[in-house]
Amino acid sequence: MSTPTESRTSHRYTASLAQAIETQWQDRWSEQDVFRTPNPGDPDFDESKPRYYCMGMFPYPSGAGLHIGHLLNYIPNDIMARYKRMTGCNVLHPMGWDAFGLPAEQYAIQTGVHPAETTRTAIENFRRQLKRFGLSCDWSREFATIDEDYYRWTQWIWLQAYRSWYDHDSKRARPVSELVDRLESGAYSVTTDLEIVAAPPAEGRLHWSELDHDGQRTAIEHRRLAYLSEQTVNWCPKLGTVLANEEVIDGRSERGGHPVHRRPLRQWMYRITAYADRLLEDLELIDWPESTKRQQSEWIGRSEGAEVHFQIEAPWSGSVEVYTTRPDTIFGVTFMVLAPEHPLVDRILGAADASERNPEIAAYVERARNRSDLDRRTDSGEKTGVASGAWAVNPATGERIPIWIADYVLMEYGHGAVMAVPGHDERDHAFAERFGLPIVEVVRDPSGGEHTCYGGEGVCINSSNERLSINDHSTIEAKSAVIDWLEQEGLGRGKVNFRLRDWLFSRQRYWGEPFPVVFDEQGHHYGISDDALPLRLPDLQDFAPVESDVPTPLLGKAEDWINTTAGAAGVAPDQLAPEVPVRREANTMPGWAGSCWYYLRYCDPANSERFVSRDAESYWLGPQPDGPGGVDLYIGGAEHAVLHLLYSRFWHKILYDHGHVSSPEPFAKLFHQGLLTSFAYQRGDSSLVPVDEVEDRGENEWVETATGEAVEQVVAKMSKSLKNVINPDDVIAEYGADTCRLYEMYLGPLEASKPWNPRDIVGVFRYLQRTWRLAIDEETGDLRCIETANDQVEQALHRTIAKVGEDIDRLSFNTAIASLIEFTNIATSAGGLTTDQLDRLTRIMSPFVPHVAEELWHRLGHDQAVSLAEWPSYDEAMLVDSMIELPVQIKGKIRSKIMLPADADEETTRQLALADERIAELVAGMEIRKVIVVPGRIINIIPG
RNA sequence: GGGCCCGUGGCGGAAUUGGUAGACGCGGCGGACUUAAAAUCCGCUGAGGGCAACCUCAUCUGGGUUCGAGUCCCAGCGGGCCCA
Repeated sequence: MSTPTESRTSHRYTASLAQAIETQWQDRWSEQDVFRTPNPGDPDFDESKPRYYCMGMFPYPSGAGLHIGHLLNYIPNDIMARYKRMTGCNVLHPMGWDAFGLPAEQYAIQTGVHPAETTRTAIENFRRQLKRFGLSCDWSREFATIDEDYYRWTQWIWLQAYRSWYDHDSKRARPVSELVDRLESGAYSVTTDLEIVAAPPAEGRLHWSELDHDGQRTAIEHRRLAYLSEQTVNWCPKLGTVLANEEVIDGRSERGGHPVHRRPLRQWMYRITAYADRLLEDLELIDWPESTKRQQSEWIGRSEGAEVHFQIEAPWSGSVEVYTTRPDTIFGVTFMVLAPEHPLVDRILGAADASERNPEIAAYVERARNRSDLDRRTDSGEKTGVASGAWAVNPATGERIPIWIADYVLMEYGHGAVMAVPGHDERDHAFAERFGLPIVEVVRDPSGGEHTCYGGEGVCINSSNERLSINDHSTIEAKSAVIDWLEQEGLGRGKVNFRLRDWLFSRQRYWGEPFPVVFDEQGHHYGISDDALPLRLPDLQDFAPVESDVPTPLLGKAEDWINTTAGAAGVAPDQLAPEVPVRREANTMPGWAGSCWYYLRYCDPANSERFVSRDAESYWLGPQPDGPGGVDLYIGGAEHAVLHLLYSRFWHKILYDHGHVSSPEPFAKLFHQGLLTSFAYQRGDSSLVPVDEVEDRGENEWVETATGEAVEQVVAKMSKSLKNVINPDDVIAEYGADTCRLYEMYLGPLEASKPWNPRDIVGVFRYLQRTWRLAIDEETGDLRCIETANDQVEQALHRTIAKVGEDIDRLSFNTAIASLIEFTNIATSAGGLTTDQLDRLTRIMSPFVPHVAEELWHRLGHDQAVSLAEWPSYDEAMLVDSMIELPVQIKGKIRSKIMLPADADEETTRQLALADERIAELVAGMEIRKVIVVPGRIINIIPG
């Protein structure tokens, strides 16, 4: 028994109808494999079509479930994928899960449930939530970084680097076996420091065969792309792991904010510095936001300068190397500063004839070594330091200069030593002032400004000795003159330096990829062979971190796994006899590892022979006529501007050098979506009030419920504490997924950060209701199309088709949606659409609201999915009017508007403007100096 | 401290190359329908003035370039991001 009211609205587009439509089509798409993307070689693959590979940065499934902000990443990709499919591309639009790493492990520790289990549950939940938004992903390509089939290849790629060295002459990675060949043949030699030199043996350079086994191993270690090294690391006792420099902020862990101590540790490193110049140069090849390119380029930090040798006076011997970007100021060097970790400091402290100052130096060094780099670098307070008692010689002036030890110098930069120029470097200046060291001015500000410490470019003064004078030279000239002189005298050389450091790649955690490497009793490492992969993570029941000041990897607990033999581990018998007992590496790879190459695996996710087949890789990622190749559109947050995107580029280049991938760069076009913020409320004292403790009085007035005090509405990050987190499941329950998709895209420009306003969602919901009503009779549920097309509606439709296509191409979804809304309004006022018009409208709506579009499409009588339909064309002629309205200005102010034929020439336009009644009246009696006619745009009359 | 980005109605935003500022949506006001409400539909909605046609002001502030500036340049203020 339905009431008349109910019957009138029983076929309305309501949340429950939306939900029914959505789940029905999602099931159908899934059953019919609508979005399965064939690969080259598959029977249904059409190689004549261009490719389009678009993806979002893959999610890290957390226990908290999908965040509404995640969708800002995946909906745009889905719109592009659907649009490109309809415009004739083979579209690769995959999804997967970044699932190893600290957060999952932390969560597991808190709950006591194994990370494998919590992670799988989180993935199930994320998949369910994402699918509910109707993403047109090819789910058959889904994988997680924790899958053995996947991390097998993560380990394989690591072994590629482990077995490689970087040949700076040919600027590419090569197999270590080639390096050994060159050493054995005598083309390359080894210095007494066991550094490999690309030149034959000579004085001070040994032939390979002159080295013992350990020496050979150490020399190779100095060149491997993945190598073991004693590093001062950031050890976080609380998290039970070391952290990369980037993961430490102000002496605390980025995640959790726990204290971090510095201590030396043998760690696996990635020689990313070998690729510094290529990572910098190749930024030119790719279509990325300029700000991100700049960040990467600053992170790499290329600088040109000189390496200078400073002789040390007796009783010490030898010299100290410094790197400076200002060799032109060498005459102003009045002292030297060493990092507390500098080897000379150890020599001074360890000297037999220890002076009485040693305890003071030792105390200072001890204190400084415990401060983190970042702490030391950012410290803006008073400089600390201690005189070492040793002296050096300024090679330019020949003067004795004292050597100091101070923690503002970092071992990781240059050589852990600086030539101090207090006249022209602010930190050196502050240090000299503090300790009463001499200050000499050697550069004059060309603009005549007076400075106590001038750091800019200028003209050299007080800078000459018997063999070199750079007085009156500009900074640039002086730099090269000093470098030439240093090189002639054997005192140094010009050098390009990078800020980029090698990448610390070991973690002491459980939940990561194990390193496919073992150690013999002498501590020598051996990579395991490819066919022994994957090296499975042992099933540890007790995965709580070992909280200690001594770094202890968690996998050390898995004794049975750790202790094995070379044969069982899979070390090739020609390297180590099978029965030799070995220990596995107990460290694991960091969370970044899996995300470095996942875009490659999507191309061929089930391949058990290779990480990706050559055909699939070259089709989906190979170079394109208009670009270097790589993923055609990669959308993700700007917070990954440096780390993930730099690491990924690095791995890709290693694979490229070995011929495993065909493009030099992984991501041809990158786009950062903005942050989705939310409203919060602020008291007079700037403290924030949770949303549920505020009452809305309307008229933009809000009061805090508890106190009755007025509060101000502000935009804040969504956070649990402010209770302003939006749950996607709730939005779907209230409006459906199509409305949610549409709202997120309609909010504003994709790249902008913008607030989620619950009040506004109803706008796009009403739009969908109006559009539904345009097509469907709400009483009967039948299609209600008209017989004869209205000319204005037809023209508007052509314009909308053109506009929506253009806007999608430039990722301007908010304006595309605005034009769709406009069209529905026009069509509604004009009395409706013909079936043919509705057919086209349905197609152009489908990338945004795939479920509503699919429903209408099938009601129009189509059997195939709307996403397989062709994008409608439009008639150019329909985009222009025969008559147009032009504004007429007098002295830049609009005074009238005239109607004229669109193709009117300049003279006609001018005559028509001057003939306009209002204009004629206003300019009557005036002399007209000039009339500017911009065809189709504007007319501006300038009276004399 | 340095670099970069951004400031447009009550709100989110539009204006693609220097050419009609405020598209589209929200909110608000008024009206139609209804016993009433909801829903829907129609109209108005930057500020000020005028009966009106219209006029003046207006894109953070102040200068500048230009026939013409939200858009370009300089200085300042405010917000954000990155580096230190």
